Amino acid sequence: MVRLAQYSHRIAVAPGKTFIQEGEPANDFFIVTAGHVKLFTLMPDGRRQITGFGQAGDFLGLASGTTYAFSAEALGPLSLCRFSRTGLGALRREFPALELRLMEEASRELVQAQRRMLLLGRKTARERLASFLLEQHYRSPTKAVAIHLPMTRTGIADYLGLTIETVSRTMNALQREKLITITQVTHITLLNLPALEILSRGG
Amino acid sequence: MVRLAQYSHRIAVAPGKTFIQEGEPANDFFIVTAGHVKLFTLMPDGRRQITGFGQAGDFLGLASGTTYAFSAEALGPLSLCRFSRTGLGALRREFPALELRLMEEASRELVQAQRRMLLLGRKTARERLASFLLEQHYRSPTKAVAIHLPMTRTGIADYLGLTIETVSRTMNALQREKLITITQVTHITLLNLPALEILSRGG
DNA sequence: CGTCATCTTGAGTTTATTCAAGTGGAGTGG
DNA sequence: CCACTCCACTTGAATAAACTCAAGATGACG
Repeated sequence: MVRLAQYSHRIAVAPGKTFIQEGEPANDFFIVTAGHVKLFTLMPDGRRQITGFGQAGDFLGLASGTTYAFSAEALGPLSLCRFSRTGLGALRREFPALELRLMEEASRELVQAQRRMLLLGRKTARERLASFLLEQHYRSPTKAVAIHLPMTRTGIADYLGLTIETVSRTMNALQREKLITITQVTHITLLNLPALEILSRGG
Repeated sequence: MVRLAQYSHRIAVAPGKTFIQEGEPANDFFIVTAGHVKLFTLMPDGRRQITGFGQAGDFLGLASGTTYAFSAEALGPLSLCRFSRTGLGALRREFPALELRLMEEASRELVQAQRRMLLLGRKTARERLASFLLEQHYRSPTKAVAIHLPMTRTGIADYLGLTIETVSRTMNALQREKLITITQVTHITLLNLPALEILSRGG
């Protein structure tokens, strides 16, 4: 892995900074080394769809042709490893294992994209929230039932295809039903994992 | 390409047949050679989300780990080329160009998945229908404004995250507004491509 | 020509949205 | 240390978009 350094640069990104702009030439490829990012697309009137949240270890920029198909913004302090796309070809020849790893990552993301189509196309607000909380739980390094949400209610809404009001109401409804506890706005404890799982699958 | 034959089998699938079942071991990988397929996932209560339609040249089974993440059904008479997943590794070693081709296809699908998240999460029924019709137009071999839909209204509804009634009403509304003509149920002519494009983008 | 499945249309309902106040908590300055 | 401010979040009431339920119409096929 020593030789990797010649192809990559470590960069720090300020909170809130949009470091990938939809439609711009896709020259680089990134790996998140610390922090959280949101990937999103915008409509002319401002409607926003967050297509994914990335955290340490995630690849950004796989899904592009010649221009980026999405924008990316740092949710907090962020560290990235940047690779030039032109260099990626050379990298692949030098590290054949990377080829396989890239393919695995693409397949994983494709499966996740299909799950999200089901969520966005067919699930109710309650089911979306339950699915979201379980996903955050599953992705947390500790797998503890106490989870921290790095994004705001607006972020959750734009991820789940809802409004912030619906997210807020539904979260509080889940708390009233003793499925979760909202310790702070960004700190949720999952009280009943099996019930949340049943809810997230739609019964 | 001569040697490819030793890894693949051509198979014919009857209309309506489900030839990939979600959750079953992902032993095979397919390429559509003729006809149309729908890829979908189901919820326990029967809610269905079609994640994509495939036609000649499309790859099926990219997005899987050890088990298939979706089901696939033939929309009409269908021809496939089947590859064993275990053999795919050998194939890749023998045909390095395949590696790149596979990666390109995965990237293309990922970009399309992001577009569909925006559609399912943020677009209105009218915008979804316009996007759908333009996609069918774009994917047709001839690129003619007269398009043929290989799927039923139920298929369109399950693809767009709507009900058949909403699809029917919206299609007829678009016809009343002179954006399309419904020659037959499955034959649509796009009368005003620029207007449809503006509509599909949301203004 | 009849049958069945698919599609269309209408009326009423539901879910989530919109619009409009309020509430709360973190950071700032007096 | 306490108001003040701002932003995010919550809550309520009214609205709208799409859904559900229920007939009909259409059309493909035997």
